[in-house]
Amino acid sequence: MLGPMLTGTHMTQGNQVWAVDALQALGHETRLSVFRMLVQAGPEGRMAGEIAQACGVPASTMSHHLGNLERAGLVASQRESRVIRYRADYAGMRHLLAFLMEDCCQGDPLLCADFAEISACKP
Amino acid sequence: MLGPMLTGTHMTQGNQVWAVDALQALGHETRLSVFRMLVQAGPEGRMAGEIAQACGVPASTMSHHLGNLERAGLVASQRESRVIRYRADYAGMRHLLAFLMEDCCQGDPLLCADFAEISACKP
DNA sequence: TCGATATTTCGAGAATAATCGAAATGATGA
DNA sequence: TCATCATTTCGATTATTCTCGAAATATCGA
Repeated sequence: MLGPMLTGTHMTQGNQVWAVDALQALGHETRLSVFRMLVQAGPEGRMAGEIAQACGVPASTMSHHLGNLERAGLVASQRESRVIRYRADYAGMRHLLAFLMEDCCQGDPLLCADFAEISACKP
Repeated sequence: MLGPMLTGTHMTQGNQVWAVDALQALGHETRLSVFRMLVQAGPEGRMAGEIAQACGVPASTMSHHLGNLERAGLVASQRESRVIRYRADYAGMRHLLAFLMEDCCQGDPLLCADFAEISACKP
């Protein structure tokens, strides 16, 4: 897994191809649901089987989707004896969001003033 | 165009299907480039032909991609005599980002402390 | 070692998306 | 009105992705 990376303050061509993968991964009903489920689950994450059952899709299909999300750097997996635990990858998500907001206002904060309110995590 | 919408402070099922469309729209090399080009271009936007030429794809292909982005609520078009001007839709983008960050920390700001630095638009 | 459980990989068919030339639409100026 | 330009829509081909059962892998407990 290559995963996301930043080069200095500006992002390179390479990040765009990674971002495309990440966005495409999230651009699917089932996978977006899974990702959000894992974000909600927090550090505890969820087992692969649990995820498949919650979404109502066969294990093999879900395995594909989870692999897709993992290759995109949006989730991480860890084997725990017989089960495999999946967690959201916060760093990957953060990099994706940063990439999307890059150059969003060309130095003019008025253009994207509204964005300020997004990042504030309101409990 | 239905476009993005918020219902109160929490987002509904309907927003997920819209978000999938938006993410899928951005999950394509050419379309992501176009969207970023339009974000960089600011309120002035760019003409359809100009965009196609810059990306090196035929006009008809680009028209498809632009339509895709527009249906997803990420760009808007406006006819100006003979040309058609496309602009990034900041509101659509903002809604998408908000959707992605929803419930990101389950009330525990420590979990996504890093997100705070993203929204700051640094000229 | 064997049987049971959890998950992934394989393989193939069905569904969806991307591409681009040709033809249609809309707007302009001579 | 007509020729021209910018863009979209149509139509058909190719490429990619989705899906899921069956088989393979990995781990455990008896």
